[in-house]
Amino acid sequence: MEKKKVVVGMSGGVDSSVAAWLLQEQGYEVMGVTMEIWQEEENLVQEEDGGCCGLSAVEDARRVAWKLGIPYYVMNFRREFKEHVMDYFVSEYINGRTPNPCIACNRYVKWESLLKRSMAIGADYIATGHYARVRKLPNGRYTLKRCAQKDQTYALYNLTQEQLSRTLMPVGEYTKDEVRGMAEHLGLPVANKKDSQEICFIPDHDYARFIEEQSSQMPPPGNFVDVEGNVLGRHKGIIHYTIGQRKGLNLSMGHPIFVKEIRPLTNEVVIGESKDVFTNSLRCSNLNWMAIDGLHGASMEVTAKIRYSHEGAECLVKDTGDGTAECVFQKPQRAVTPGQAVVFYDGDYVVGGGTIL
RNA sequence: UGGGCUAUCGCCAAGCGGUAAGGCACAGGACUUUGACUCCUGCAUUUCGUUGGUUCGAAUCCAACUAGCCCAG
Repeated sequence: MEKKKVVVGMSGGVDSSVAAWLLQEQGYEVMGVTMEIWQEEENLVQEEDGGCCGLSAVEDARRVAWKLGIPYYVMNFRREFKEHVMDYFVSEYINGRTPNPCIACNRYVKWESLLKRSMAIGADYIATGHYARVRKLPNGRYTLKRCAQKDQTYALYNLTQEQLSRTLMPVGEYTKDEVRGMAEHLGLPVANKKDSQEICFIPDHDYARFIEEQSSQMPPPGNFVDVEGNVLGRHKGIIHYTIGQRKGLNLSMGHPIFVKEIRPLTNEVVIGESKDVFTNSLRCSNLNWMAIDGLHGASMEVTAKIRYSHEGAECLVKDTGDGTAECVFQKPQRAVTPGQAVVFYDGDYVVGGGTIL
């Protein structure tokens, strides 16, 4: 029987490098691919700690591929990345929401685009170094199973059934320590690379400046107002703020204050105290279902995560019938933020998720 | 321009003769494949509106000046 072919998206990091090796061990015919997504050609030299999408990606990935003896290619996904990640990122901020670029990148670039091109060159699957486990349930649907540590299912909730059916995530079966250990044991040159973090296409972390460079129409400065509507001061423009934010407000009220709400229509940023930032329900749209094919008018008890690092909270998801869903939490949650994703879990399995309205 | 009160870090504010608390803000770091949150560290050593004086020693007492506020006008 012929070997199944798999394209591994190699970022040059530890996880995807070990993923490639694991697949090799499991008997797949492995090809390594690094996606060029945002780097400027002329800057494509090197930069330490560039992370999952950093500039040192190609060099490191190529070395690992050489070490493993697998074919290696670089594919250009700049256009797709600009359209689905960077432009989306900018547009969301300008509209007063807080996007999660990693989720968009996963769905549209790492999966949609990479999968299509991988199929075109004869691959059966694509694989990555994410900490998540693909599972096929008795009902025939594919879903993701959480990992005990460094779980990354939140950022992957938006993958389609088609994408999942052709996805392998071998490192999800191991812990980060085990993976790093394997990398060291194999002598992979990237065994000690730092984990990636922060927005890959904004290495200096100044995302506000990035948005200003990308867009011609910036939301202008406006008023900070309190819950009663009293003006507390001037803000620098709504792109500079997100729900729950404390730092950078430059308002001294004598006690900590936080952004409670952003009002794009009136260009106001509402300020409240810590307690004002908690809410017990949310609505979400753009739903993507995994373990089930939809709520069909019903509701379901789930654990929901409202941000990547959220521990998860018990809630009831209700189908509102108009393509959106409502989530009612047992306990109020801090800083529910429009634009962020809410991901539903049933135990360790991803049920689905959506974008917070 | 009569009487009273107050002037301490960007904001608020302790201090009441013995050699400048704290909170907020801010900066840096940690955490983090998003934004945040959180945590850690730093942040008025010729300085307490100015100028003199009393004292071994004053931000703390006294005087004048300056500024702001309040009450009479």
